[in-house]
Amino acid sequence: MESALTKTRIQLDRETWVLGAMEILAEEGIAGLRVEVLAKRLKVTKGSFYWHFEDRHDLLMTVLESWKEGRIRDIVKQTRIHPGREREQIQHVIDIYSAGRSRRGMMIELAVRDWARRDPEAAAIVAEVDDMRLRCARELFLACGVPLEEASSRCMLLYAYVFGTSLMIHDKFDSDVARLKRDISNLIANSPNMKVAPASDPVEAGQD
Amino acid sequence: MESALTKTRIQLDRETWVLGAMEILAEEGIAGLRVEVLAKRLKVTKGSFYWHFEDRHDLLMTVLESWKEGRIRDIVKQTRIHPGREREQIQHVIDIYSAGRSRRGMMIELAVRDWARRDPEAAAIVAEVDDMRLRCARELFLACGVPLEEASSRCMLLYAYVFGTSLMIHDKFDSDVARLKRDISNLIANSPNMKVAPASDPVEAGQD
DNA sequence: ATGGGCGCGTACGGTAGCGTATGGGTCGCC
DNA sequence: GGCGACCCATACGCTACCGTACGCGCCCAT
Repeated sequence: MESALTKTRIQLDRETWVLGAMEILAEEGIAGLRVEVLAKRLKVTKGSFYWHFEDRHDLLMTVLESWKEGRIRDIVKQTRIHPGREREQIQHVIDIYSAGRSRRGMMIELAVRDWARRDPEAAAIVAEVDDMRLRCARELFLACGVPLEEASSRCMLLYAYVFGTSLMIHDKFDSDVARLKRDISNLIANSPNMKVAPASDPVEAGQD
Repeated sequence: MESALTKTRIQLDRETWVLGAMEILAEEGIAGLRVEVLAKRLKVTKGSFYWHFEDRHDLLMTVLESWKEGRIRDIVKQTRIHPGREREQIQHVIDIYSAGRSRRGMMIELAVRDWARRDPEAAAIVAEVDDMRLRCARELFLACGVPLEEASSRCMLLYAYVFGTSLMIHDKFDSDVARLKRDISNLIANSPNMKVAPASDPVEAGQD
């Protein structure tokens, strides 16, 4: 048990702190991300925190970097061109968040964007992520035969929609949420210029 | 000068406090809305605050109600049907926020929605406002001859877009922002089912 | 075994903010 | 001119949080 791999690792490292910070960020937002609160959640005192981090700002920057890398890793994976399945991939990008799965991911997303509205450093990270996502998504549209400018417009609309819809509370508005999401998805992704078949066959699989 | 109307009114009333609170809400978000900070901005001490309000929660609820009333007043004004100009009105609703004017209004909007993500009372207000807006906007689409379900989908997309686009940072992505906004606006509002002419004639007036 | 570094606990000073208590000043009104 | 009602200032206790100082146990290497 002297192996570094198997030894009971009560010790915390930076990554553990960052993961805990992400949790709090999702639940309480950036304003609720306090070092003493985080320490309590990890069952230690802040004495530990200030060994691993310079100060709170150090943690926040690390969280930002970690978030950026995760988002970029995800988007390049999701948008790596699979010939003939581009339309389906666009659909997938829309569904990821707007379908309500990965609620936690969207909570972090919104928390970071709220953070970025007042913090230039967070804003810079969000700008990077946005740019990356938009360019990757545009490639998918382009691969479907959509002209450049239309592709730009549609993927911009795509991301604005997924973030915006997470901000709204529309329980009472419509009964058939599934149809609504499907319609909107089509408005965003179905271009008359597309040279490939629309995703998810006529009848659609529609479970959940 | 003994008239209650003309006397130099150094005295603050609830409304003044609420207006100041809105300012801070726009700039700092709900977490930055602190009574001592607000008092300092109004050049008084919190002794005054606690005369006009029970506590901080009292202020917050008043702010919420005030915001709700303002939003509802705006939306009914903007969507009161003007026969033959419905398409133009839809365009106006899109432009109001997404065009960048009323930046302050959008900052408050986003602050309230972030607030609503963790506060059920704020969420209830947002739900009311969303429902009102969606129904009013849908009436415009219906008046254009768009079928009910499509109208629902399009106005949902409309609002999700205007809020979502305010969360994004896409300076680097496209050069021609004007075209982008126009294209997206068309994707949202231009239905093949419309029985009226598209808004803003071919060339478009475009003076923000 | 022992000295030293790693990882954490404890304790402290300082600031910001909430809500309360209480006093004081300025009107209107009789 | 005196009396309330109104409006605000001051002062206080309390909590939460930041960052620092310092001490202590544990493990590893010599």
